[in-house]
Amino acid sequence: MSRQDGRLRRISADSVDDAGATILHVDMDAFFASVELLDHPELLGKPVIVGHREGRSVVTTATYEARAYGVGSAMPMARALQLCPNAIVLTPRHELYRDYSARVMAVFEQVTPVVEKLSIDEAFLDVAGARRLLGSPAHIARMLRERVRAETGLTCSIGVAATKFLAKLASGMAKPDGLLVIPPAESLEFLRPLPIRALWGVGGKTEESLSRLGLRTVADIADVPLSALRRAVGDATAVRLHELANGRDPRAVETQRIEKSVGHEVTFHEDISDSGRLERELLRLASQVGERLRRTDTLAGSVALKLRYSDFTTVSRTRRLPEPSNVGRRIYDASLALFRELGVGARPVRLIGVRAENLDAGQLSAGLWDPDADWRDAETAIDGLREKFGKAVVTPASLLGARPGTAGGTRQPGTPGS
DNA sequence: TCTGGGGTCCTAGGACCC
DNA sequence: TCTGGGGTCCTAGGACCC
Repeated sequence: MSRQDGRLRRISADSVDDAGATILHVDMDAFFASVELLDHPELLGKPVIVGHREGRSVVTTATYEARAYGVGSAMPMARALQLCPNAIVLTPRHELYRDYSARVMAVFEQVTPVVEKLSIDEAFLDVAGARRLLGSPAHIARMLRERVRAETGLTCSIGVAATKFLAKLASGMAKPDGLLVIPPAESLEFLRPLPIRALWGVGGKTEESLSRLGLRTVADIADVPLSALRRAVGDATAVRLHELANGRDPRAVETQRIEKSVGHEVTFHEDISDSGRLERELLRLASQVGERLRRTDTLAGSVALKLRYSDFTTVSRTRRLPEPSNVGRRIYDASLALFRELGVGARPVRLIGVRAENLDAGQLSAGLWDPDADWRDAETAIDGLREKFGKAVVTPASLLGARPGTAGGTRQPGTPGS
């Protein structure tokens, strides 16, 4: 294994036998915070936290200077500010991060078409086919890090290994601004001493159940009989953990993944008991979900409602739609029915969310595109405004003017769609 | 220190059918 | 009559990841 990072650039990864280690995992360093620093160079070297200062927020990203105080992702902001009172808190600008993400991903695409975007700030690359043209995986990784830096000003860490899991592990250990190659022959030697928490899919709960069995390291998992593991964590997880612990991970780098659900949720600053207020929120969320479905030309087969009460207990209810839809109004109707059936009453609600599930190829691809869909969502939005400001004030005409032209349209504005 | 918002995957239990 | 067993589908809840 060899580590190379910004401060130790003379250490070369070339001496390492990386043949067969064709999977790269690239992870941007403190991504949101680093993007913000490009825009705020005066804050370089200071503890910066990205997140909302007020309300019930958590830390989205923290610079390494802030992490030195113990601040970490997903930590409640109040706690973070207690640990690091001098931290500079910046409000997230997701659009900006998406722009940078696209630029980074474009750099990856220059190297190989086999790119799997895992999230806004990380991706897997399979460089097996790029070796002849571009050199060894370690060489490609070094080049990638330089290109990302040159084209965006951002640093990233890269893990190079024979499997996805090992590559991801390696990038994590290389952080920040580093490169770590795990030669295939050394995979097990690398893996076995690690704590079980390093295994993909082992979080706090699973760690606890496994440690009750006396299992602490990856080697323990690798060597325990599968049946014992099954009893502790269930069938699927047991098999997966056992495989990973033995260095086996046959998953290929997938260039296209299909979305399975689309949703939006909000946590209120204070718990809400007023069901009218909650229903308006539902309307807003359902409209957003519909909009996103239409943008990707996708239909929802069912709708899920999620509520979190003040005591943090969470309930969800799902309903199949009479027919697949991407119309906010239909999603709203379904989620509202679920909401009313739950009979929330006066129980204070902390979070409400709507999710579209059982997604299917949309109307455009099926040749059944409905030009009225966007119009119906304008109506949905108007309903929301009317509830807020009163019927008299908000009319379709006052907001939209004439109805958008659809050939031979017969419906009057304000009349629900078919 | 009271705990975000975007997702994915798995499991248990009930309904239903043969 | 007092009770099987397997398969499949659906739903709710929870663990996990970034």
